[in-house]
Amino acid sequence: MLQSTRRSLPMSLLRAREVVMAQFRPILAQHGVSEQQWRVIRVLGEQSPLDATELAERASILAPSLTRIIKALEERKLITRGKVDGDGRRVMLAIAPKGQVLISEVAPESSAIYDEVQRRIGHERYEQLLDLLEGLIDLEKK
Amino acid sequence: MLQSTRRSLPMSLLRAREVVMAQFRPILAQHGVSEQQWRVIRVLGEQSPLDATELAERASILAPSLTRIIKALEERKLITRGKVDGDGRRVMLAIAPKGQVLISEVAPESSAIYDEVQRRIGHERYEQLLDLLEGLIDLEKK
DNA sequence: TTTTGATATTTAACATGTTAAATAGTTTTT
DNA sequence: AAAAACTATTTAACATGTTAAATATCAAAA
Repeated sequence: MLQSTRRSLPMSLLRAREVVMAQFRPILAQHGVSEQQWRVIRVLGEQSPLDATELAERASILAPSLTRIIKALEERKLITRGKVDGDGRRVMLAIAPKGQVLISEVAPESSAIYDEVQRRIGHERYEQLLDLLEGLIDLEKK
Repeated sequence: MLQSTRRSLPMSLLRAREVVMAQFRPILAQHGVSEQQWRVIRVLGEQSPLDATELAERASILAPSLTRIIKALEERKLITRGKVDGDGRRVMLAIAPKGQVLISEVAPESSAIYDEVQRRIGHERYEQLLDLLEGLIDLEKK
């Protein structure tokens, strides 16, 4: 039998994400970046430079989308794009000064929201949820 | 401080969903429906008719997307679309015979996948995960 | 070395997500 | 009843998701 749409895992994951992102989106909009652009910037803020494949993997963005996002962010000088010597296929991306500034502006507001969500759901349950999700994600690799 | 992108709730929710849907997508593709089209069909399979607003809510699809999806599904005669007498604004959607057939074809394969995921993650953890997600979703309403 | 095969990125085409605005119909106010 | 406010759906515009194919480059095999 089909599961009820109410207690379907993919749908619950979708809705849960929607609830969290709804808190978040207005802040990103204020700073003129989409959710996906922000993911790219954040990943590069953690580690630069990264080649496109690594970046796509870490930001959970498919290659074709990444191509477009890179173009937009590079035009705004939020990231930089360079070639790898020794491998003409690959592209190296790095956070740019303007990107660093953006991160430092968004970071406090971002943290406040995460803290609020965590507080409302409960510290322990929050960690438990992350653990369970991690377990689900790891199924892919086995 | 910014959270690590590895242990970020929105990203974990996104990745977890991706892992589950990766199992699922090939089956839907075989039957020529997208993930979102399948959600619409499934919801209408549970209850028909529904007006567009209710349907959008239950399938977690935004109104503009639903408009396009309805058009596509109606053309393929998987669903039917009718007007409400007494309120000329609203549109009523219902599952069509072809849609029922599709559901009965996809259902067993769908169940098999859910069972497999549930088995691999563990029954108890699976239920626990759904409960935690539900708790997160309910934050919206408070 | 030339061919073959594999890899990284981009392009293409179409569906959906997202926000804002338009349209049409309904309800409430005055 | 006419105007104003509200509601349901659609349209518009642009970004992203998704799959397949095209390009360009590198690596391995013959």
